[in-house]
Amino acid sequence: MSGDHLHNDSQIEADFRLNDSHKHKDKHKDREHRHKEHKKDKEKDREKSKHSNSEHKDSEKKHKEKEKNKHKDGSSEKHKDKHKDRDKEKRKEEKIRAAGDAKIKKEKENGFSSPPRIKDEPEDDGYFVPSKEDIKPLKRPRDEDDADYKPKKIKTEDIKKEKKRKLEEEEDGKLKKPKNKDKKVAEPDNKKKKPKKEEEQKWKWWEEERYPEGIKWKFLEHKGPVFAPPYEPLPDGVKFYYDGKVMKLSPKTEEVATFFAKMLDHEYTTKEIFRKNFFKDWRKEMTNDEKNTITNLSKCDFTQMSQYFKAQSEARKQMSKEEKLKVKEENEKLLKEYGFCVMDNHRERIANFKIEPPGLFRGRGNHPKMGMLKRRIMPEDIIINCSKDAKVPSPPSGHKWKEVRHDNKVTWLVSWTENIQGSIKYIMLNPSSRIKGEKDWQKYETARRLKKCVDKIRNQYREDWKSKEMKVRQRAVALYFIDKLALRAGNEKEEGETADTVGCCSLRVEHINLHPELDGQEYVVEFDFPGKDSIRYYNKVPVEKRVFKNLQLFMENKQPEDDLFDRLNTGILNKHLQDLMEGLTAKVFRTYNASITLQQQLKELTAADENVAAKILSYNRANRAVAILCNHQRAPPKTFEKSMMNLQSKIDAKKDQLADARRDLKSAKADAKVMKDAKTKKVVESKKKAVQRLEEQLMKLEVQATDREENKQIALGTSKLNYLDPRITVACQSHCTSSGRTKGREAYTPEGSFRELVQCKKWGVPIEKIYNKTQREKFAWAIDMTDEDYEF
DNA sequence: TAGTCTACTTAGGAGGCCCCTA
DNA sequence: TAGGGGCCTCCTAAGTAGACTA
Repeated sequence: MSGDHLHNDSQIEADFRLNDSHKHKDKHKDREHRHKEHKKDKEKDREKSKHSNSEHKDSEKKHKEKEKNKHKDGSSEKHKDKHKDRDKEKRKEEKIRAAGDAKIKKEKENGFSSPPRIKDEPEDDGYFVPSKEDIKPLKRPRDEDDADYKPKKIKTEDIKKEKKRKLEEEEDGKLKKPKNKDKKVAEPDNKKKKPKKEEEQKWKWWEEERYPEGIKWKFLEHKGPVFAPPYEPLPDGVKFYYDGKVMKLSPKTEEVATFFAKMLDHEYTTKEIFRKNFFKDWRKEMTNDEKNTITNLSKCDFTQMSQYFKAQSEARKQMSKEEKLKVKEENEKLLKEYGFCVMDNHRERIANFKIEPPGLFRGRGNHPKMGMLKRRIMPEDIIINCSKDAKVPSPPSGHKWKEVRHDNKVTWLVSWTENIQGSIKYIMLNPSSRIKGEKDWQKYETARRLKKCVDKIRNQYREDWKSKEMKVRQRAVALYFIDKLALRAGNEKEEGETADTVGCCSLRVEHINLHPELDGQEYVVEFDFPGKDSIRYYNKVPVEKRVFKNLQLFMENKQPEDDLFDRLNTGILNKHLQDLMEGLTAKVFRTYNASITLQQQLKELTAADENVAAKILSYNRANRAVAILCNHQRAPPKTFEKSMMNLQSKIDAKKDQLADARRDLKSAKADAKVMKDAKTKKVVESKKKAVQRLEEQLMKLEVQATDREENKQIALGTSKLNYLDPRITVACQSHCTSSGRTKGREAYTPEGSFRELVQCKKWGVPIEKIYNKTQREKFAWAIDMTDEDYEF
């Protein structure tokens, strides 16, 4: 292996020039238009940020004026469209900026730079490649007769039990503190008995042996999917107008028209691609007469339809208690019948037992197919998967299934092919099911195996930056980004079929900017690209010199729309990773880095002597660090400003109350000094307590405000559900409590230490404060198996 | 080796439920 | 008790990655 001294920078460049065969030219033409679009977008962005403030006010004025003049199709006119677009983009831009700010803030606050884990982790000298034993499957003993299994008795709660439990929960709910109080400050742990009871009844699949690789189940029975209700024609009083004249539409045409009408207030219906696609598909449903008449979407007036649906929605909200209860019961009945299956000898919840109803496709970003008609799925489209010895679900009368399959190498129960992209959709089990839980557990175990050999892998890719092979260098730099920045792999996508988004391997030259020096830092790479769901990834990252030089070479003689890593794709990368560690793919780095970051941040941020509210804030901050790393953004809630203002006024009011209480205390103290009797002393005590109580309440409100502000544009849920090993969280909850015990006043007074212990138990963060009910169900395995010593 | 298909995970938004406050 | 608002659940789009095929 050659050392650094053998490859100085000029040599690297020379190597590349020799190796580069300019394959990228092939892709050049295909990408020209995309590049132009991206460039346009960027320019727009820059322009907008210059004028955003004044523009916003202007456009708001204009908007109000033009509001009166609506399009005939019910959508607002062009100015409104532009205004909406601008507003949204502005919001997006603010979101990005704020995310960046949050990142910087975090770095300052916690010393957490993006991402600190590479440096923070303990050095592992040995080149560790896990042995087969290390990766043996997670075990649970299975009954001997499993192979010939026939369902006899459902072990999990049956319907009656479940109903009883629900009733109990409901009753309990009346006694319990309201849910939202959870968010505020903890009450003593010993009041939280119910979840334990819930969990006791659960099947602990994690204590049993797993099936051999590839076998997903041995018995599977279910009732099939629930289809969307048939179309109900509009009442006669709801009119559609074309070019100002009433027009009665045929049922098919009317149904598709209602899809558009239902979305009239949505930004989608102002987008040109959406309107074009919709109109094209709508016309396909029209009769010849309708086709001849309706030739221009702008002349269509859907207003009455839209109003009708709004009124219906309003009526639903205004339903009486009894009516609402009836609807609820009907839904529960449906869930009971179709929402569960029997997989092996257990009753498992199905995630999505309802077939997606017809409607208009809502692609994200600049999706070229948005607005297309998602057709109604019929039983004849459906493939049923169940075991041979199970009762095959009956199709709706007069219909038949497309196919009945008995494939126990897959986990889905029902599938169909959708018409927009031709992709297959599935009905699968709920995240709380064995089949999903096992996979989840396995995912975190793979990430933990990566922890053992990540140093070796990092050393390897550092070496590969100097390779003579272009492909190897590109692979090494890409892997560095995936590791350092938690970028997604970036599979190749079919052009024109989806929005133009990229991940690491599919980055183009136009998506990065190289700055030899920026803001006092050397070798800064500026990333700016649309990622998954067209969420913008924007980041300025100082990189190692060799990476920087390599990037310069990768970009040499390329057009902005050319691939940055033209010798690389996710297949090549993953194959290489597979050689480094069994089961390793690009995705594992994201899981690993997210989980290790959480663990480190929790250690750094959580102080044992903090109260529960502060500990929750610390947890959320650690969670937030991960969400920022993974670029999990959300649109700020519409009511954000208002709710912050409300919270601020509560804080102000509390401050006033506190000032009054302090004043009262002072005068009570003065009285006590003069009077010197028991009564006034008692008054002083009670005033003191009042001050304390108010101080605590104020602190809670302030913590809440900080948490909410910091969370404005960051989505914590995605990382919590998909990237953070739940065992870290579970261990932390007990760890926070127990570390308090050891860190107490033991050294000074044993008595004090005893008091501290009780206090800590009382103030430990219950898992319910971090995971809601659904999350606890999903992570039941982790909650059950983890103790406070758990290390990711 | 590239292209396609399939099976699965990851993702943000919409909307409704339910709690809190006035 | 009604209305407001926050959180949870549902929904389904959009990714990843392995298997298969030519």
